[in-house]
Amino acid sequence: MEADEPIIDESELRLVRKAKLDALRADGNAFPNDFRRSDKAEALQSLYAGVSKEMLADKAQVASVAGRVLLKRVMGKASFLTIQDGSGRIQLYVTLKALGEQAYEAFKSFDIGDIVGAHGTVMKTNKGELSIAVEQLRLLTKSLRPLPEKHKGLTDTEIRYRQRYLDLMVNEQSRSVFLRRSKIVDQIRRFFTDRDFIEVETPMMQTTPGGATAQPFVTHYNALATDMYLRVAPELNLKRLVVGGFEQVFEINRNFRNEGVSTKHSPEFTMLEFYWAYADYHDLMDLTEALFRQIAEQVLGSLSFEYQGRRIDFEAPFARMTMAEAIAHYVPEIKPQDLDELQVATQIAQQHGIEVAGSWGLGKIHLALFEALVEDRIEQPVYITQHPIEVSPLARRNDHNPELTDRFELFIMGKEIANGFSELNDAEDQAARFRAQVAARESGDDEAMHYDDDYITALEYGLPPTAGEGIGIDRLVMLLTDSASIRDVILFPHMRSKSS
RNA sequence: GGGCCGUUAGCUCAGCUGGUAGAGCAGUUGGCUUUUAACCAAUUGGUCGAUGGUUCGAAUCCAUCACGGCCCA
Repeated sequence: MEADEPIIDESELRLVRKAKLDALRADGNAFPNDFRRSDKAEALQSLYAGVSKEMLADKAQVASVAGRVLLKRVMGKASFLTIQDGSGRIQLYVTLKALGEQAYEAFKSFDIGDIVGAHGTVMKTNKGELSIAVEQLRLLTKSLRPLPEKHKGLTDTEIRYRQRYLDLMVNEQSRSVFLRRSKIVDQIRRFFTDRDFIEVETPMMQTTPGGATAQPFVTHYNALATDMYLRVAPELNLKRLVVGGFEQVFEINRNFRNEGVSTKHSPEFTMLEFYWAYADYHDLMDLTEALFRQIAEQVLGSLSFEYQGRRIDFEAPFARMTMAEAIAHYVPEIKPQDLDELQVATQIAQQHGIEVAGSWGLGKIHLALFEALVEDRIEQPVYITQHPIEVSPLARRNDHNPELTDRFELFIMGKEIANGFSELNDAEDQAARFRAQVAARESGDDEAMHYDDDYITALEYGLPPTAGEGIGIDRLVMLLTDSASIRDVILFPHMRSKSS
C-alpha cells in the first residue's frame, strides 16, 4: 500500500544525519553489501556465558557481528556500542588504539540507529560483560531518523501499530510476542503433519462466500468481470477436498469478516482449519487438547501459564459440558430443570433482558443465556457442546435430539478459541439448511449464508463421515503471550488512514 | 454506533484557578582508555492534533472535527 505519503520531516536531527550520509556518499560506497558476519549475538552470549575474562583473553577467539546501534558511550579514546541483531544484543569495545585515528574519528559520528558490522576478538570487560574488542568497524547502513528514547522506549500505541518496525527495534516484549507466534504456528504444522494431515491452500477470493455466518468483503475481479468476496472461512473448500479423497487436510491462513474491530476481533485474522475423515467431534476435542498441550510444552515449557493475572492450566482434562449444563454450572441461581421447559427458560431469559422471539426453541434460548451470562465468566478451558441447529447450518444433527448438533466451542478466559463439529454430510439436509439461511438473508440478516449450489453437488458425490474444526490463531497467541489485545499479536493491524 | 480518556520538542513526559512553554533522553560542541540508562560542562530544538468561539490575553475554558486507547452494544 502506497497510500500514505512519506512524512516529510526536515527537522534538525534529520538534517544532521543527512549531512553525514552525504559525506559517506562523497567518500565512496555509502551502502556496502560485502560485509559478512560469522556470529550472532545470542549464540556468542550463550557460548561464552560461563567463560571467565582471563580464559577468553587466552583464547583470542575472533568474531564478526553486525546489527543496529542501540546505545553508544564514548569516553575519550575508548568507547562502547551496544548493537542488536536478529537474535539479541552484544557490546562492542571500540578504541582509538585498535582502530587508528581516522577510523576512530569516523566512528564517533555514528548515530544510534545506524547498522554496523564489526570484526574483532571476543573479550569480557572488568564487569564481566561479553564484548567484541573491535579491530574493524564499518558503517553498513546510515539511519536518517532518530530512534525512540533509549530506556522508556516507544509506548505510543498508535505508533507501535503503524510503525511496527520501531516497536520491534526497541521493545523486547514485542519482539518476543512475534517470535513466540512464529513458534506456535510452527508447532501446529508439526502436530498435523506428524499425524498425516496435509497442508493445503484454498482460494481467498470466492464467488460464493461460505463456511461461516459473517458479512464478507467485496472486491472486483477484472479478468472474470465479476464481483468476488474475500473468504469468511475456507470450510466448504476444505470439505470439497475431503470429498476428493484428501481425507486429512489443514490450512493455516487468513479469513476476512467485514465486522467490528475490538480487542478480541480483527476483520482480517488467521485461522487454522482442519478436516478429518472417519472421526467425530469427540475425537476433535481429544485431538485439540493434545495439540494445546504440545504447543504449551514446546513453546512455553510448561502446561500452565499466566493470562492477565489468572493462571490457566492445560494439564487437567478440559471440562466438557452442554450449553444448558454450562448455564446451570456458572449461574447457580438457574436450576438445570428450569432450562428444560420452554416456558420457564423463556421467562429466565426475559428476566435477564434478552428479547426472545416467538420462533425460538430451547436451543436458541440456551445460546442467548450462555452468551449473556456465561461466556465472560469462563476462565479455565471448557468445551461447550450441542449448539442449536439454527445457528449451526453446517453441523451434523445430534442422533438423540435433532434440534441440536454434534458441535462444540472451546472457551478459555472468556474467549472463543475453537469451534468444531461432526460435519453434515447429508446433501439434502444441507440444501434445506442453506435454504433456511437464504430466507434469513432475505429477511435482513447480512451475516446469513448464501446458497452454495456447487457445494451441494460435491456433497451429492458423497462426503465421508468427517469432523472439522477451526482454531483462531490470533486468540491462541494472545493467551500464550499474555496479550490483552488482538492487535498486540498482529504485526500490522489495520488502522484508519490519517488524512494529513 | 454510544460512553470515558488521550493528542505539548525526534522519543518519554511535566505544565494548578487563563498571563505568552519546561525536564530527561536523542542531537550539537568540549572533556574523559573497561562503560552499563556511562558521566561532567555548555547548547540547538515547539503552528502545544486541526478549525472555530469566549477573552485584553488560550497549551489551559467552550464547540466541532481528525486520529488513537479502554469499556459497552
